[in-house]
Amino acid sequence: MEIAEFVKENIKKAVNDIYNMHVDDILVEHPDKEMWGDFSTNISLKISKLVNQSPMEIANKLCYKLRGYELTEVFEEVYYVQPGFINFRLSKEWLQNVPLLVNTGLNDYGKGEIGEGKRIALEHSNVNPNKATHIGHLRNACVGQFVERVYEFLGYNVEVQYYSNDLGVQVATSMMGVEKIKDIHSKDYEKYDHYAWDIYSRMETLLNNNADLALEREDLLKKLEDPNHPISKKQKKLAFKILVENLKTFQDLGFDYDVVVNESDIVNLKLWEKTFEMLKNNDNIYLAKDGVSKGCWLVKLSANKNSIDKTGDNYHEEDKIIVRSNGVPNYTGKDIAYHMWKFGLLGIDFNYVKLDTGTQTKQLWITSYLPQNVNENITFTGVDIVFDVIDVKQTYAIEAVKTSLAYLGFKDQSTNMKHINYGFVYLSRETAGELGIDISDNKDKYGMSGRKGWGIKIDDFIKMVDKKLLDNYGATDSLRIVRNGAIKFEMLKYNTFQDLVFDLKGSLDIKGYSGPYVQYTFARTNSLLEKSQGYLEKMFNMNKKLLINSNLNEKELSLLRWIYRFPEIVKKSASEFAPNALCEFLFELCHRFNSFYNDEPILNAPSDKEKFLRLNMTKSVNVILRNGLFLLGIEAPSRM
RNA sequence: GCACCUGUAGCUCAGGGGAUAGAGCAGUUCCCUUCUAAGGAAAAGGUCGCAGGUUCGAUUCCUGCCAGGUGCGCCA
Repeated sequence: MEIAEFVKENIKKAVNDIYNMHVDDILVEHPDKEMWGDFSTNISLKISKLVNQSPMEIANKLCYKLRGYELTEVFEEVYYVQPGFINFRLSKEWLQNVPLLVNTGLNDYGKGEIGEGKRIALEHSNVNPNKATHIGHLRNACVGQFVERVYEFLGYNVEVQYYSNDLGVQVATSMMGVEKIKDIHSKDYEKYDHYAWDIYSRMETLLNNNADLALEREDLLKKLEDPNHPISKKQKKLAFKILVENLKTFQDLGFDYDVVVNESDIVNLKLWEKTFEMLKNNDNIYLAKDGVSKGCWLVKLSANKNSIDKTGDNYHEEDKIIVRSNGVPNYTGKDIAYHMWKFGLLGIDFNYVKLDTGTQTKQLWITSYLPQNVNENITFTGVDIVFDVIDVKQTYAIEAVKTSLAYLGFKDQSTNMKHINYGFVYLSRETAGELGIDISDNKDKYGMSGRKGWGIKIDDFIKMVDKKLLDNYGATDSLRIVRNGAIKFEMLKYNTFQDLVFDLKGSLDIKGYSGPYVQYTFARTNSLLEKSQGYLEKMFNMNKKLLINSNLNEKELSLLRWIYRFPEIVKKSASEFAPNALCEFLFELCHRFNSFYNDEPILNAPSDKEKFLRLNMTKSVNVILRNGLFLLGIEAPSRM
């Protein structure tokens, strides 16, 4: 049992013993200050009115009772203070045992089994295959990889899906651009997707100024719905070429996927048709007979909303369109079909082909509508849980998908579908200016836009970070590892749900609260352990009782008080989809270790007792940092 | 119009019904003949947007304002 739960159970028992009363919502937390112990509860303040006694009086009685229970092995002190908090201080022996347990469990510290092998389909990255990836996509991928790893760590079976929209307007635009814009050439670009980046924004500009071209694109989009049309094959080829380039960028940063799902295959394999048959027969999905959405199919969402403005230009349809009046489903429509497939509700599966980009570490598959000769029994349908890492702006569209599943009677699936929304990535005013974006309107942040060609390509950002590291520290073996650590930590250290204002200068200023700081601390622990020449292993068979140190100093205690919290932080960051909580924990751990390292000799500790304890703590920090960084998608360099 | 998000130190952000509101950066000081200075230590920096309400207690919850952002497209 986790220690906080253990405390709660005991408080429950004490309250019951004294007041003959059941309390369920007991708050047990780590107090802000160490002088208030390791755990504290406000229970006396909470029940004061109920039992008609002063909080201090209650706290006094509870403490007396608690001290009579078998808490003493864990806590050396249970006491209360004004205005009635009860504080628990962990015993030094218990604290010292944690590193021993960490090091006995080898590299599994923090792992859990709560997932029970349940399958999760995790969708992230999802770049439209018509241009280069930019730092907005980067945030998506970083959050996605964190979720992948932390849920795997807790015993789930996570399958990472990369949804490739190879049918949309964007790809059609890029294809028109490739045909029509002849003064720039792919061979002049380092990567094909960089060429496509320029083509796309140039073509958008052309389309905005020419109505005929816009009509041409409409026509093209219709043709693309037919997989057998020659133009369709051509587009698929272009989208694939760009997809592979995008994947190379992601894989340079260590992102891996299990399967790429092509939007075109959702249409070609009639996943949509089958879904639409079910939707059509549902009362909550209807065909608009008149109004602005005449001829479209819509999902009712109005039940949740209060009112709408139906006047003039401000008219907004509150229900969500899923099929256009020309009969073609839009993104949301296809997304419903996609999710029906994820949960295995259609009885149809894709065919799969191996996709070798040359840089993935695990086997990658891509869907196909054509039958394949694959020996392996591979499938990605029929999962228990669905996580979608999609930006906050799409909350409404995803609600429509969730609601549709519920309308069709798939209530559990609807509940088990979680939108992991993350805030949009903006460019700071300064950075936008450097990219040549017009900043005369004096805003403090600027949205990126593929259509306008505004944004920082991930590949370019990687190069800038590399250069910065090279300038500062010279060429080292760990350059790529440190660069990836810097980039990913930067993307994950902020609250995921909030917008992020990306400033190039700031993000290249790598010090303090950063990935390399954590990596550096890891390298430090590694160096110490190497120099200890197996001291821990030699001492490990000794009677631990003889090695218990009763005079722990402040720095040792401070570090020990952080080491035991790792498992609870892992669970918290997973359940709240909060990588930043883990980032902060690791940073604080490093800070405590570095402070300890600065003040106390480890290898030259004055006694065996101290050396054993200090090296054990060093080893624990080493394990936690490696595991913690891994969850963030970051490698721990043995040397820096 | 309706809905959602945000407002905390000069800047970027944590936190969150309680006990003295925390970091990093920038700026001011110290510490490498000593286990990796990509480090450590010290001082300084705040009416937690404003006004009410609920509460023993509000920066945190509720309401109303003010300011910024986003969504409600036959785009994805």
